[in-house]
Amino acid sequence: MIKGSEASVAKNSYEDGHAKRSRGMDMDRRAAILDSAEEIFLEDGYQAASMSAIAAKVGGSKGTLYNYFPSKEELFLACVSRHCDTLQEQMSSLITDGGAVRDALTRLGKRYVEVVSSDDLVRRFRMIVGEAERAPELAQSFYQMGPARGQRTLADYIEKAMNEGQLRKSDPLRAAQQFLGLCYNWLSKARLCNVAPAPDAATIKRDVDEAVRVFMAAYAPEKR
Amino acid sequence: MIKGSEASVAKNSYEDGHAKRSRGMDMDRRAAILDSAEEIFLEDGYQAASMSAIAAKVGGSKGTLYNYFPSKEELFLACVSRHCDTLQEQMSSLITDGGAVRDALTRLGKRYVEVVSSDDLVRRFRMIVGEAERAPELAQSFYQMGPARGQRTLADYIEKAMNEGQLRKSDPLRAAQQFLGLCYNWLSKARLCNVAPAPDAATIKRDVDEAVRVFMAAYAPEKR
Amino acid sequence: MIKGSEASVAKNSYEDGHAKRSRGMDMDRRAAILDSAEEIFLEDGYQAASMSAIAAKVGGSKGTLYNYFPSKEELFLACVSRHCDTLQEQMSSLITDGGAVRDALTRLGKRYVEVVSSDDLVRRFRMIVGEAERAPELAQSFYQMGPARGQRTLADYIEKAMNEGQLRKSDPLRAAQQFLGLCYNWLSKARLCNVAPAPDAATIKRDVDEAVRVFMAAYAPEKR
Amino acid sequence: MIKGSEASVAKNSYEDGHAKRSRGMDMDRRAAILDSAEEIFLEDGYQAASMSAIAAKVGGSKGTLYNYFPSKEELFLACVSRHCDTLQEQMSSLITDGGAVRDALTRLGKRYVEVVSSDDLVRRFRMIVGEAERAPELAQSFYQMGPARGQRTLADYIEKAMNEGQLRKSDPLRAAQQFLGLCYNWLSKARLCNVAPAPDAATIKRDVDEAVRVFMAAYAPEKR
DNA sequence: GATGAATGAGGGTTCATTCAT
DNA sequence: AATGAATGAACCCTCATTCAT
Repeated sequence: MIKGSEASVAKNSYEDGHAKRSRGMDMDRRAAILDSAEEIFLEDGYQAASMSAIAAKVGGSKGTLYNYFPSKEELFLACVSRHCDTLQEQMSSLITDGGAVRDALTRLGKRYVEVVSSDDLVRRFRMIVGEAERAPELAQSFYQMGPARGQRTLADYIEKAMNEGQLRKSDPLRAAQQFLGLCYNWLSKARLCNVAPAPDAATIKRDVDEAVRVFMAAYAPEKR
Repeated sequence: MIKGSEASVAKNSYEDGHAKRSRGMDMDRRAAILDSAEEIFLEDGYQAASMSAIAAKVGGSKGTLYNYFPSKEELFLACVSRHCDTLQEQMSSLITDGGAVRDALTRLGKRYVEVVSSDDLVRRFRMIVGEAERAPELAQSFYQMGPARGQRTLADYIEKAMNEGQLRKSDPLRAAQQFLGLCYNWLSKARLCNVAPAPDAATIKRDVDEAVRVFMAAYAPEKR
Repeated sequence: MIKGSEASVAKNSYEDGHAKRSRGMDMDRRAAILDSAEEIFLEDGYQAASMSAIAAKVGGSKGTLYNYFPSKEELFLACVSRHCDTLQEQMSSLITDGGAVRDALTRLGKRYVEVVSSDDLVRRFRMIVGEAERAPELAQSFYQMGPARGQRTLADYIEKAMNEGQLRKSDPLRAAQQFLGLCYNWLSKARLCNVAPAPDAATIKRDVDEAVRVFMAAYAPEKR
Repeated sequence: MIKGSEASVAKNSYEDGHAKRSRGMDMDRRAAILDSAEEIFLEDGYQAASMSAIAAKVGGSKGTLYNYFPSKEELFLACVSRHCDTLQEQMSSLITDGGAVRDALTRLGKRYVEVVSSDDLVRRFRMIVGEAERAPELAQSFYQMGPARGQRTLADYIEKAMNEGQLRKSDPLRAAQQFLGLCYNWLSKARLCNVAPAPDAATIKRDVDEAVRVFMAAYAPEKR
């Protein structure tokens, strides 16, 4: 059970260039450990994952693991923490420049669905959700870096479009949530439950096109 | 780790009236065990839950547990299986009778959000999702009984409304998915990540009203 | 390191006939475990003793050990606790009935030296002393049951003799301490340091006779 | 567990001026290591003390420790060995010059109790005794340097006094042991068991005065 | 000579499962 | 049918020791 996790996940204290944690600071080895650990955690879940298995996958000894991370829990946190940085980048890739609103939304929606329905992210989401009851702060960090950031990015764009008269004025955050819900909601649950595979490009296109259609029906500026 | 889970979850083999009677079949005791097990599983997760803790909560011995369920895994499956029956009922409560489409959708959307954002269901969802990688069939059963069934129920209604000319003709399942996505998508993730509490009635009303507005903008029959 | 040891050692909570500790209550097995544990603890000391070694000596599994005692520490406490009961009996054997004071003191002194210089007690004393810094309450219990009780028993006798005019009036406890110091002090340290073997009867007799001689020179009632 | 300890402790092989110089021989560093090690050993006991903790306290690395001492055990032996030299000095301070026997004994007794009941010595004694079963030669060295030497010093004085007619003729070593037993016996055990604090000057004075009184009653030369 | 990362055996402890009662 | 003591494998973690830098 992951208890305190007081350490903020977002602030990746381990990768401070100058912060010499008491032990283990070979950065390549550290990354290799994180890679292996991540894989094991994703496969088995936090609880079922064993430090022995991780050490075996790294090709080192258990003792070495503990030279780099003081406990299984901290290793897990470091894994999630590292991924959160990646998440941030992925979400930044949603930013879209000008053009017609329909096109921008379509492009953005497609990118969003691609990212969040990818096998990789879905497995990570499962892992986090599975521990969310015992490790709320961890899940919260993940949420802030991922879904929340995605929404905000989109909301910012929508707000601008509203101000420019390209969309009807309304609460931009709600509009963003609605758009994303139109794009991805049902698949989200199917993916989490391991029921559906990652959608192919055609499926994504259809879903997003339909989402844009519905969204624009409600938010297109009134004709006159 | 839950491995094969070949046993179909939906088909609750233990409750067959004519099942083997050589093993523990006191149905009250069985239910009591499931109650306790469910509570422990929800609290600790599948892996961290211990048969000892469950036995202690039931007030019986570990041996007795094994008289009713051949393994921890099967006990877990039985818990989820039993809950799926409940899910079925909850989803059935979504069925709505006539009236204006807007009202019907509003009523139905509110009920849907109430159910799926309840603490109880969210915790169960977390538990299932957490094991979905190792127990895919389990998660699949859950998905079928829950989200899939909810969508179908709504799709059926929408299809009828389309046929009656109350909604523009389109793919009714997609329309249902879109509507539910409008109602609940973002909260869904926040709830799973333990970031947001269960929404109160006012919040639900606002979200659903907005969902209905957007949905009707796209699906209201064309004026003429 | 033995930390709290809040549980009073003197009060042997485990041997309550009616107190069903949650686990392991076969009293014969329990005693066998304590026997083996005691042996290992005496040989290796608390820290170096391993639960594996104890389990091996009992002929059972480590798991079984933990069915009877919740931790290594509690097992150790139980060992010491059990011994304290024995100590109490041994100290009671010091009580001496009437007769000339010289004879009584001689008998008592011999018995005292026999007991406290025995290999068995010396090894136990070493074990306790070795942990006295980390487990003060344990050592305190031992002290109360052993040395303190021996002193008090003797002091009671001396007080009576003083009141009867057989010994010069003085502080009886101090007199008792002095007498015991005369009997055994130097050997005590040699034995603790594993320098001297247990004294034979002749040695004991000589030491105690000399002790009585010196003691009586100071405490014999004044002639007149 | 300290096994052979074949290396004599009394003969401090490391401080030989001409010893191997290939290994770490910076004497200041060596002393610093011994200081830190001693502190840790006293706090945690031999077994629980960790080389890491010692290295940390020295402020150096574990590797350096092993440059100065080939193993934890040898480091421990060196600690005790070094202290034995100190012991020797302390015991030498017991030597007393002329004056009345009563006064000399009183002075000497007080000094003796002060030294052997000091927190420092008691903790060391506990540590040694705790390992005496596994490291008999170590304890033996300690005994020779400490208690045995104290006795001999006193016995020498007593013998001289006997020869001078100031004390009744008798076995001087036994007389010395008796006197020390009168001074300190009971407190010794209480201190070892962590039951009593170091005695204050007043307590020491009373105990020693009483000891002298009893001793002189038996050993004062016969009046005539 | 000093370092500290790497090792791997072993520590105490837990737990799903079995089985004699 | 119910029990709960027994098992033993596996868990996370520690630590004395080694060795390349």
